[in-house]
Amino acid sequence: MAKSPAGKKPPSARLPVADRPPAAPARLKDVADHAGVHISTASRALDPLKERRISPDVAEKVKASARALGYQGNVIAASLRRRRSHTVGVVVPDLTNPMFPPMFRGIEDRLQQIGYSALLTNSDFNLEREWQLLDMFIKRQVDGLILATARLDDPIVRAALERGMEIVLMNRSTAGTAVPAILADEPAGIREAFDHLHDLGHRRIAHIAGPQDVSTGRTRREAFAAVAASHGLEAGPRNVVIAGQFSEEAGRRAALHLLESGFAPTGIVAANDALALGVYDALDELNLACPGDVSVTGFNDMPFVDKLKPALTSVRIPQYRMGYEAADELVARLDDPARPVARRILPPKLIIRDSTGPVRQSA
DNA sequence: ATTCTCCGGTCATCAAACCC
DNA sequence: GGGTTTGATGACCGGAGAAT
Repeated sequence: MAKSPAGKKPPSARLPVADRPPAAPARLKDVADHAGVHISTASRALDPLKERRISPDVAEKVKASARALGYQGNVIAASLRRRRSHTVGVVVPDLTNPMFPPMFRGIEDRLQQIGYSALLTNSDFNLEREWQLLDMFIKRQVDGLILATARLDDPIVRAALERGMEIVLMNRSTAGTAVPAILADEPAGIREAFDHLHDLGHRRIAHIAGPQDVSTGRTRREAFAAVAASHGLEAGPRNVVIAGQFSEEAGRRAALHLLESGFAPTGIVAANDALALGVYDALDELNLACPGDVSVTGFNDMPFVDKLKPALTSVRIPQYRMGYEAADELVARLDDPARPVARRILPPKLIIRDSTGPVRQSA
């Protein structure tokens, strides 16, 4: 494939540079001309990483010209050459879940430090939608992905990895494949919630588990079983009910099923706050008091659960920090793709409020 | 149908100018 | 002589649209 010889340049059919409209945004060339330096020099002077190689006088002159012309730079053009879009795609399963805004703030704050921005999207728990989003992110040439949607076996994650995309999982992990992830120490969180109920005298403790095809649902259920066993208590079909989704409605149905069975729990460990809300609904319907008849704990401590009646006792996970660390890990991987796959585990903390109380003596 | 040009900026590289 | 700064050049990125 020989290159055609360079040579004649036919007159451009497009708008000649000299005829650019006066309002057209300043280009680097304009800044260079204004400062009386070469475009290469202007480029170096405005690049923080290369500024050292330019004399202070010249650098200041170029910067002054950039200010005078209102030069903003052209990120698209730079991305084209550098093959970096300086953009990161973020997918969360449910934007209406108040847990995610703090996470996104953390992501934004970390990315902003290196001049990156994030595209936030919502999958609505829908696999087809996730394929569309992956497609869109590929077309937009994002430099990496932060996913809060991972399933234990996730075709999206596999497809993205096969394309060589940099991914960091947030809040959820996959089984098998090693993928960088930022997670809460869920077993520790479940143990705190269980022990709290146990300390209050509860012995008939049940678990509303989340979907078992995602790590948060599976891990928390397994942790519940382990803690129950360590106390010599049961964790079987009678007191562990699996909700199909992490939603209030799924929690309500699971709780009704549980409360109308023979187990008659005095304490319920819900696998997340949305499920705990559903437990509240079920208790209302059955005219049971919380915490008088049944104590309830949630997980995630999402914003506003302290405003519920009764205020929800919940396992707090550091949401902002989780987002911040996810972005931080992604940034590190963009710098060094050969970096070993890391999992960062963040400590949870039980926040005790009004939804848990001593077991009723007659119970 | 294929090739070329263009957009704006970056990069690598070499050459020239300058200073100590 | 040797190091630093600046200029010059051409390739390049991806896709649209013009030219051939």
